[in-house]
Amino acid sequence: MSSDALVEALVRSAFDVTGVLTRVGARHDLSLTQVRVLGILRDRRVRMSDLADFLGLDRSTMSGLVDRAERRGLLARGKDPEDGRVVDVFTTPAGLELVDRLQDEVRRALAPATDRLDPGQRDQLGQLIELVLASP
Amino acid sequence: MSSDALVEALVRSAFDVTGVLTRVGARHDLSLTQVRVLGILRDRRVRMSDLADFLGLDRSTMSGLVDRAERRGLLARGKDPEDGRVVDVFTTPAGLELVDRLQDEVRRALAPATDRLDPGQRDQLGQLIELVLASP
DNA sequence: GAATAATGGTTGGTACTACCCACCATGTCA
DNA sequence: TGACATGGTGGGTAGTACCAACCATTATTC
Repeated sequence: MSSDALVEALVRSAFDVTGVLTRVGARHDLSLTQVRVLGILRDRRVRMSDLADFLGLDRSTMSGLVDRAERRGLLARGKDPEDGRVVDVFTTPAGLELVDRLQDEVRRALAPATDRLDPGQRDQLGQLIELVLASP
Repeated sequence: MSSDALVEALVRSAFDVTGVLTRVGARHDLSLTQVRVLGILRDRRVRMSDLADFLGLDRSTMSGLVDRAERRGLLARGKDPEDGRVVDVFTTPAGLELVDRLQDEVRRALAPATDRLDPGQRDQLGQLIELVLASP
């Protein structure tokens, strides 16, 4: 397999997976980015700017995203007692419940794909992806 | 590897790859969707509605996307002689040149990742992804 | 063969995404 | 203390994407 063919496969699978996430999100009136935000905040409390950096978004974009999610009761803002400038964000119970449902729906939507592999192949694929994603 | 862990790996790699595509596109003032449109039209001439269906977008969204790309001289619209209602879209020479450059930049941007695998692993990964993507 | 329906695409209106710039509050350092 | 840096927000703009309404063309149906 040429490096080119691998890149193409990665790109196609990225669009495939993104499509699933977009559709699942849309079912709950969430954009892809909002799905991602909820996923990140699932078990974390994160400051606005870290969230923006992680997502590669402008801080002002984060403000808007969090605003809308907060208005819907999915997220909340809190103050950092250490540093008065910092605002951190976390999921409300309702948000957490939604994340769980989203995760379930994504798993279900991808099952037809992942089920095409036997357990050994799933293992292999997961490990190869981990290897490729290694940050440095 | 549980199905859950595989799904998570797929999602993370999707965001990773999407991030690369977004950054490369942004460098040329292209949104992710526009990059995708150009990629699809690389070697094809496609009718508007097929393009919309394939991308999972509304036809009116396609109109706008093609409008802007056409205004920039990257795409052009043509009429189908068989059916007067149909409009099909194709890349101009300038558009084709840009697609080639984009592809090159994407390959380059992903090289640090793909180079972490030896040829045999690349082969395996590519084949496993193909297997997972199999349409039915 | 004319009336009706279906298909393909565009336009207008709205909400959201995302950027940049300017700004305010708070913290840091000279 | 004063200058500077950092964290977040708000305004302005372009683009994305939806829906509903519409026009033109093609297919059906009677």
